[in-house]
Amino acid sequence: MDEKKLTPKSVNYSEWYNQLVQRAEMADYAPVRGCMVVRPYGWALWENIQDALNSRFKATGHVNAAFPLFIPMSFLEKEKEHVEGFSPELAVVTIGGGSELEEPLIVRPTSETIIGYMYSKWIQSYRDLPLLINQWGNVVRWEMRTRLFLRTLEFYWQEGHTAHATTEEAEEETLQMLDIYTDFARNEAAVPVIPGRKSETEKFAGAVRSYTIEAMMGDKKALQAGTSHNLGQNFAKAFDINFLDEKNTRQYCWTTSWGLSTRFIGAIIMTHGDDQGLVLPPRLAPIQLVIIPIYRNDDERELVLPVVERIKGELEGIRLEVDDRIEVTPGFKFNHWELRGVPLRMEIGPKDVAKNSVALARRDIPGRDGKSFVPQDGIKQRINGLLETIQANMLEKATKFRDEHIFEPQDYQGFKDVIENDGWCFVWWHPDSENEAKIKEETKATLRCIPLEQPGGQGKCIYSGEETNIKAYFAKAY
RNA sequence: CGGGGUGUAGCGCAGUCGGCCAGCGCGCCGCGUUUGGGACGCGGAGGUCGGCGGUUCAAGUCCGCCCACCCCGACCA
Repeated sequence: MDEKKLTPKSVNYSEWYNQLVQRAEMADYAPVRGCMVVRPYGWALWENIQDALNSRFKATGHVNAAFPLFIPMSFLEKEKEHVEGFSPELAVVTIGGGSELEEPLIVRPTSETIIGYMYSKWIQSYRDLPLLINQWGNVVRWEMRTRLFLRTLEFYWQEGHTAHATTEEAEEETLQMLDIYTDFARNEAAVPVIPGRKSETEKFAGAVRSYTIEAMMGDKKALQAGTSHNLGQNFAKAFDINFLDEKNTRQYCWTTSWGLSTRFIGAIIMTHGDDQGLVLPPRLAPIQLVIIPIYRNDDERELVLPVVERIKGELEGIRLEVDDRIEVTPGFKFNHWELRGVPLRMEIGPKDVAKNSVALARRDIPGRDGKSFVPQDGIKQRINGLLETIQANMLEKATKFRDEHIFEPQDYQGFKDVIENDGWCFVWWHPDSENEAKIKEETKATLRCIPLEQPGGQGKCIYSGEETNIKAYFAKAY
């Protein structure tokens, strides 16, 4: 067994994923089952995700705040579906400061309830609306089976919570945020997601309508990468979030919530990663460029290092690192940074100094094909251009892979064949929770989403045969 | 919570029918030679063999109980 090489994706996909996450120093297992430590490199990626989302949230009028980790148990019980959905996975605190608490506290699994409680205090008038608050934080859900980033007992996320005067406005907000997630996923992470609506069975506990962005991973399984919920007046009624409108009539608010978590890091890993390791999209990569000086002796070192320093100085604004370690060879460094998914590598050796050039290697195109020798003049422009090219190529590649594995079977047998081979099905669907459950039982596929973009026309439901004008995606999912 | 598996150095593992000083590879530390795709030599450091109990002259090895983690299911972002 070659310990230097990752287990190839084709041999064992989950083994590949687990090894990669740990070896690339994204995350590590914590002493408590199902908990993870997000390591600095993984957190740097998360910070870039945060920046990309924050700028979008703020541009659409949202502000950040922080709500408490502990929520009175009774809060959860105020919304019937919500409590049913979350009860099985709650962590409950019963002792504080050595004595039994009068009311148990739950560690938040999500914050609709406590934020709803605060909103009822803060909202009096239609003039207080809309209220558009987001928070970055951690939540706890006591899951049975966990996997680094994809499902951990504790995870980090952002959750936006908004209150509106009308149902139309709430729906508009819900869809706007879904759109922001879609844009973020495609243009920052190069993850080509499909935005759509969740079925009744798959929707958030307590929501009227749930929307999702669904992504296809390298093993062709689906991953819910972000959600946006229209909560109607469910939480407004449970927490008495009301206001006086222009006509002095008391009205319940219409609320929304939307979230995207560290799970998205898993999506990036499984969308782009290869057998060499991570492949990170330039726009989010903590390190966009690594420079590796190459020399055989002190003389060459003296020759090369000043050039490295000069070029580094010219590359302001590009997130770069110079790997000048002397204890490992260049070959080792190549593998080291490929494992970590750095989009671009620059090699500068004696030959380059002599020719006034550098060698550039693209992470998205492995091997010789991705390597080029370019002049040192105008290097910054060239690198910025290449980073953009890589970003675009990654999206294109992922989109192509996704589309090649989406099929439109015409009958249920064909449907089963596709699912058997882990492809996605895009099929006519007559919404029916019982049939949906049967499909899940018979094929393990779930209804991923009813995409916002519908092809139009009519067809017969893949399961019931009933006429319908709705098409939906089915797939095995994480 | 059901099924399967694994706990021996930081990581990956070997350790036969119970036997003498518990080993190998990688990594780590020191010195030297190397350096354009995972370098090599020499010298070192590192162990409560998951825990508790039992059998035995003798336990990493056999028996019992417990714990933890991983994989596959059911459940979920």
